[in-house]
This record gives sequence, structure tokens and C-alpha cells, in this order.
Amino acid sequence: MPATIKDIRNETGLSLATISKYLNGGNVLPKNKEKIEAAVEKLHYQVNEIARGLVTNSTRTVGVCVFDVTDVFTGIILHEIGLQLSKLGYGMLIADASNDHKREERNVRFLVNKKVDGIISLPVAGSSDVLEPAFTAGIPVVLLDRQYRDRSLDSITINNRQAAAGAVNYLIKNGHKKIAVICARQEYTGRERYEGFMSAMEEAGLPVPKEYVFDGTHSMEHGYSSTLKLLKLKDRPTALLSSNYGINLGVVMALNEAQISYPEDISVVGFDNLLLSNVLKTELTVIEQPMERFGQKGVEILMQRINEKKENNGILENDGHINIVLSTVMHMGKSVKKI
Amino acid sequence: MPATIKDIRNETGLSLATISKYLNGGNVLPKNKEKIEAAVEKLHYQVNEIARGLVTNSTRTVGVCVFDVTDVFTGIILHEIGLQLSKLGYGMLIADASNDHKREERNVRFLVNKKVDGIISLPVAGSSDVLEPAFTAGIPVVLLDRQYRDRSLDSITINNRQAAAGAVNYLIKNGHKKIAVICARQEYTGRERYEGFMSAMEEAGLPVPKEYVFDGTHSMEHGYSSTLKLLKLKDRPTALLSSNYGINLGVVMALNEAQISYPEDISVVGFDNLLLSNVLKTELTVIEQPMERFGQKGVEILMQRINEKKENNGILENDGHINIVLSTVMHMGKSVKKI
DNA sequence: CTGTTAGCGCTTTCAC
DNA sequence: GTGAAAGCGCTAACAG
Repeated sequence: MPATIKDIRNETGLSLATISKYLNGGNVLPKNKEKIEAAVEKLHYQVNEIARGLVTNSTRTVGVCVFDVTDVFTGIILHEIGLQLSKLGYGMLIADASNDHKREERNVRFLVNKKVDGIISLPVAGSSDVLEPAFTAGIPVVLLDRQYRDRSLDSITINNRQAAAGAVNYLIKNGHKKIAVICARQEYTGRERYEGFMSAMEEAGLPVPKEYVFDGTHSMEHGYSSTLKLLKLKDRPTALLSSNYGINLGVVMALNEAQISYPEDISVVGFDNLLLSNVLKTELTVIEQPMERFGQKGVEILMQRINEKKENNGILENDGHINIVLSTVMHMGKSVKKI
Repeated sequence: MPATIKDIRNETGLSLATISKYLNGGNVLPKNKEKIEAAVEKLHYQVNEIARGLVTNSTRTVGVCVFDVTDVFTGIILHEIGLQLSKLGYGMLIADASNDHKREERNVRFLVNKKVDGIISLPVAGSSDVLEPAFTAGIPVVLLDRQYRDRSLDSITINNRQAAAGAVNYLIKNGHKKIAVICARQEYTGRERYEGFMSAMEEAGLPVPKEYVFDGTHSMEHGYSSTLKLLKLKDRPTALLSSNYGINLGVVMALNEAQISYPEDISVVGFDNLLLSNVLKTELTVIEQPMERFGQKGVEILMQRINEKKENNGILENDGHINIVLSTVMHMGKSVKKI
């Protein structure tokens, strides 16, 4: 139904090769150029990327595996990846694992069959085995946000431990000694941040009673219920660290509802500076992750790998990996009081 | 590099036709079946979907055009679309327009070139012209959430006017006469909801002073600032309608901060029942959209079109369109007081 | 600069 | 049930 390059040939009388060459940016005589353009216009010709892909062995498509599309963080990163990719004329095939390891496995296989040129993965926690099909097919993979413990791969991450420890030290510097943490140890970033918190406390010689550790999921619900519990402790902490954006939201809502003001009654440091800050009466002090940089760097490294592979006759070298650790900044709000 | 069907031939001694047939579910002798399976296993053979697509003229991929990937609503719908599609063995190529009409146009062209079997679009407001390349290529399109004013297409929507009017009537039934609206007339759904609000008020013979209409964007910020302004009005309304989830969030935060309780001091009805309700002290009364149904129905209708086209020798019929209007339900929270 | 030819990996008649 | 051969739409040598 749609016009093919042969239709252009019939229209212009030129050969397939010439037409193809022009379509790919080659030089042809001005009059031929005009002929082709006219025919393209007339027939509404659009390249068949599928056919092109079959011969060039490149689909100009990258697969993006995400642990959960409904997550705000994921949305922002996808946005940036899409932006970068579209600048390069690449598309993205998105596969959502819905936090399910089994589905992630199927997704990878699916993307491999689709012959994507590379894969960017925001992985569900677990083993890197799910990526096996990509490895055997020689498809470059870049990890975003999370890493695997069992294998080294190209990755873009932040130093979650360091960031959390920095937040704790900031609280300590402001005179706080009784600091609670609302976290999610079952998740990769959650665990790292929890450990950063603990080591900073330990280093400072400060005790962390176990009722100061609220372990759950990275969700608004967890932040909310934990904060309410925290406020009821006989020995209430003077400060708290929230290990994720969803938790921030829950914390703030709970504090508002309980009419506990911050930083007057309790100091708060959170993670991620999304919608929240411009809306709150008291701006939250948070560790900011460079969300856009995740996407940018991810695409950059992946493209580097894709090009390396191309220059290497389609064989993916496997000597060493690039691990980019993006730096976080502490966004100074007004939610920490000096005591 | 990866194994092809020819490698399987060399391994098994069978012909390409037989192997292909088996791989596509055809009948072969048991012993041949075993041979093929063994070879597939040994060589890690994976079908090349690109090559297959070239001959079957179907990519088993649908393009999803979204106005903004970072939107919560979009995330949920993508999640559902992905789920349905993966059940059918289809993938989704996502293209994000970032609310930019120009980018949306490029996205459609891109998807068309990628030979997607169909397109699901959550369109940026504007003209349906952006879809022209899909029409000329005979690619079925289904609209989700929004419709165009200038052309009739297959679509899944809710009746935004009716839903908003229903909310207003509910407030009126509870004795409210002074009702404000926080809305976004520049957006499709926002305008529809605003109009539903106005017509219900008019029908009830209730005046709507212009300071009761807070027009802006569908965002937390708008909900927040509008609520603060609203609270300062000399003649404060007894109830307010929020036309979107982001606005709900802003409204609740502003009320909390201003220590205005609802429904005691003001009644609130909002749109969409996301995270919020399980976290708030006072549950919000909201119009619930059947988010998952959007995705399910969208995929269903699109598949129907794709199959029709296949049975019709690859030609897309164009007689009449399917418009599915999903029903909303009013989720009864406790944010409306009888006065 | 242009055209001829081969072939990417697969499916699909059509004989056998 | 199986195999030979043609061809999907395009690009990539290679001659001319």
C-alpha cells in the first residue's frame, strides 16, 4: 500500500541505487535531486525502516526496560531519554516490568528479538541473569540508577550512601543527635541510603535505637504512617531523614495533619526535589539527584558502546565497564533547625 | 553474529521452509521437531523479528504517542497498555511529545516510518493534522482520553462535562450554593469539566461570580495558589470543585497549611483517585476515571482495527468510528458537608 | 554520478 | 510433511 523506492524509480526513471543514495544524504545531480523530491512528495513516500534495518543490521531503536512506568522518577528519566534519543533519530521501545522480575526477564528477551541497538535498564532489584539474552546477542546494556551486586556493567548511578551520610552529617552539624530514618531496605537505593545513614551515625558515635528506623517501601503511605508513629514516640527524635520522594510526601502530609511544624518541632531532610518544594510553606531540605543527567549520560554511554561495536565489525568488546557516578547536591530548604 | 535460521538448517539438515513452519506453530514430524528444538537450544536461536516483519508486513509493535510521559495519568495508562500488549505478544514504541505539538508531529511520522501496526495516542491538544502520515499510511489510530474537535476518530474517553456536572449537582443537593471551581480551560479535559461545572450551575440557577473561577493549568501549583486566594475572598464559597488530580494535591496542601479543615470549613470535590485518598485524614470525594479501562479498551479497539485491516487485505476501511465513553463513578469520601 | 547485482533473514507459494 | 525458489524493501559493493 505505501509507496516504495520502486515506485520512485517508476516515477523518476532513476535506479534504485541512486534514489537510495540520495535518500541517505549522498550526492546526486541537482536535476535528479529535484525529480526524486517531487516523486517523494507526490507519492507520500516514507522510508521503510524495517527493510533498512534488515540490511544495515541496525534498527535505530533502543530498548528501555523500566522497573515501573508509573513511578514519577521513571517518568522524568524516560522523558529525558526520549529527548536525547529523538535528537539522534533514535526511537525507544519501552518495556515495563511492573516491579516483577519474571516480567523483566520476558521484556529483555522481547527487546532482543526486536533487535534493538542497545538497552537502557532501570532494573528491578535482583540478579543480572535477566540480561543474559542481551549479552549473548551482543547488545550493549547500560544500567541507570541501580546496579547489580553480582556483575559489573556500564552504569550511571549516584552514590546513595554518601548522599545519605552527607544529609546526616548536616543534621549533626546543626546539633541534632536523635535522628530517625524512614527508609526501604528491600529496594536497592533504599538500602544504600539506609546504610549511609547508619554509618554516618556510627561514625559520629550516635546511637540509633531501633524504634528510630522505619523500614518499609518507598511510598507515600509508608512515609505517612511512619511519621505518625514517630510522633508518638516517648523519646521523639529531633530530626528525620526520608529516603525517597514518595516518603517525603507522606511525611509532610502527616506533619501537616498532626499540626507539627517543621523545622520548629522537628527537622526534616528528604530525597529528591520534585513538585513539592515550590508548593510548601516551608521548603524542604533535600538531596537532589540530577534526574536529567541520568537520562543524558545513559544515552551518551550507550551510543558510545553502539558506535564502538559498529567500528568493531559488529562485535561488542567486553573489556572493562564505565561506571559514572553522578554527584548529588544538597538543596538547602528551611526544614532544618539549628539546636 | 546471532544464529539465523540457516544455522539451524546446517545443524539439522532440514530445509528453511520446514524450520520456519515449525517455528510458526506448523506440524512437522516428531523427530524433526526434536532436531529443531535441539538446534535452537544449542545455538541460542532467536527469531529476527525485523526480517519477519519485512515479509509479514507486520511488526507486532504499536506506537504510543503521549502528550507527556512525566504525567501520573500517562504513567498509569502506559502501564495498562503495556500489560495488555505484552499478553498479545506486542511491544510498544513510546513517543513523548512533552506537550509540544511540533514534537508530536515528528513523533507520528517517526512511528509511521517504524511501521508500527497501529497507534494509540494521548494527544496534545490541537489539530488532528499531526496524524495525517498515519492516515495516508493506512495505520489505525485510537485516541485516548482526549478527542479532536476537527475530526472524528476511534476514541476512548469519559464524559468530562457530565462528570463535572454530576459533582456540582451532588454539592447542590447537599445544600451548597456558593461553589468555586479550580480548573484549566486551556486543556481539553479542563475545558470540558469547566463547561460541565458552568452548565450545572446555570441549570440550578446559581450565580458564578468570576472570582469563583480559578483558571490556570492542571498542576499542583495552580491548585495550591488558587486555594490560598480563594480562602481570602470576602465572600468565601462553601464548596469547591477541583478539575484534576494535580489540583487536588495543591488544594489539600493549601488547606492543611492554612489549617482550614474540610468538610467542616469548606467542602471539596476533586477528580481522580490516585495515591491521595489512602493517606489523607479526611478522604476526598472524587470523580474516579477508570484508568485501566482506558488502556484495556484502547488496546482492544486498536487490535480490532488491526485485524479488520488484515482480513481486508491490508486496507484500512474508513466507514464510521467507534467512540467508547467510559463511565466515571463518584467515589464518596468525607469531604462534602450537608449544609 | 549512476546503474546492476547481490543479499539482509525470514515467510510463503507451489510442487513433490 | 517437506523442499526449492521467489521476494518483502532496502542498502552496499562494484563497474561503468
